[in-house]
Amino acid sequence: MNLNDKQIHILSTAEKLFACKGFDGTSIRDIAEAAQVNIAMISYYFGSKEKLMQSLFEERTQHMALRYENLIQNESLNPWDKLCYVIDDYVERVKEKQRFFKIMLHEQILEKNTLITELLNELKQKNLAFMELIIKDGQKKKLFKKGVDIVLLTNTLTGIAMQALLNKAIYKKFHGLEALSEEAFDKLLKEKASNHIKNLYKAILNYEA
Amino acid sequence: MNLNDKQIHILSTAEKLFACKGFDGTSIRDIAEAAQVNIAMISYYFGSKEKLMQSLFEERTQHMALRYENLIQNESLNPWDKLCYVIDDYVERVKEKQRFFKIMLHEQILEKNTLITELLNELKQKNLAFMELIIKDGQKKKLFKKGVDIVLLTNTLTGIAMQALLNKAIYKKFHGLEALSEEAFDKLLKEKASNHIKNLYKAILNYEA
DNA sequence: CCTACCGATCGGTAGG
DNA sequence: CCTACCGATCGGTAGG
Repeated sequence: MNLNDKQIHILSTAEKLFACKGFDGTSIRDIAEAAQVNIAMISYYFGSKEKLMQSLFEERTQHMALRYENLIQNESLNPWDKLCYVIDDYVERVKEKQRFFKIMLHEQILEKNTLITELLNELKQKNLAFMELIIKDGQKKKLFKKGVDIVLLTNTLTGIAMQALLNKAIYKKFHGLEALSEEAFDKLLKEKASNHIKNLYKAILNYEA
Repeated sequence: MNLNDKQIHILSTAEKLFACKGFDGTSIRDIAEAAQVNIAMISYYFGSKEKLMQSLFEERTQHMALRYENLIQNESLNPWDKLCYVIDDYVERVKEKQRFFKIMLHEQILEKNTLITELLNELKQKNLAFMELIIKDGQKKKLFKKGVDIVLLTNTLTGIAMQALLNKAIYKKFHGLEALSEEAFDKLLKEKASNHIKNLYKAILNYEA
């Protein structure tokens, strides 16, 4: 995946449109117009609309699996510190890549594109295996209690982050935060969500700080 | 909303298609063919494809807000029992209406249909207000600790239920449950998710059973 | 990299 | 409730 500037530009334009109109609700003409390129360039650069979407997924997910390699081998952090890092990192990523996370969610619901579904499943498996490593290490070191459902634990992180993203307007209204700028609010919500999830993890793992 | 048998039939056929192909990915011809009715009947009975979707939402959500009225006034249940009821009920509803919950999620992401978005926001507000009532009652009775973020607490329930729904295949594989029938698996997952969420609520509210 | 076009399908309905 | 059709738009590309 070596993309030139124009391809990168088209991808990020398409990302915006897919996030707010959906894949089927976005035409290649919409993308071409918004990106200020000729319609034929979509096929020229990516092959088809479907392959453009696949390119977007490959581009946006390529760094995801690898970023935890270093963490796992870091001996100076205990399992709980590692969990906190993962939680902060995930919530931060959702906040920074809101558009792409919406598209991912969309693809998870429909499962229409086999290649993307497989890519997402692989990612999930890797994340689960990674989570399991940390938890088991913590259990061996008597920091965490046994008998924890790794999948539900992971769903707790991803589910709350996702709902926080989808219910931003509700959160803002409920807590009277309409005056905040978008960035300030996003930062606040990120902190709140991160802390909430850490508290839940602490409880479910019987971890005592 | 008085629907005749044919309209009910068309709605449930459309629900299936919308859930697995999305709104924009489903044509009125797809619906007409699957429901074995003439294409013109979509406009005839519902006005348009968009209004058909709105009818689906009205039909499927009309009982949602009202079902908690009785619960709130039930004096024989303490706040914790009421929370457990809400958790069980929500998870059960996600399990029973998997298709519609996918469509709801879809609409929450795109927010294209203003009427549906407003309907969903109203529902969310009501559910939040309801949750707040129970929590505050529990706090007054010294059963729950203070300083709980109601929105994040609610996101915890809806987020985990949603992720459990979207990651069924992952859960099945991770725990080696491929041999189970779909119904048996759904039931198991429902129990597991419900218990998991209750444990989290117990911890976050400092509730001692 | 663009023009000019393809066949297919879309949501919807006039008229009966 | 159905037939037969509308104009618009879709994804995609031949040919230059």
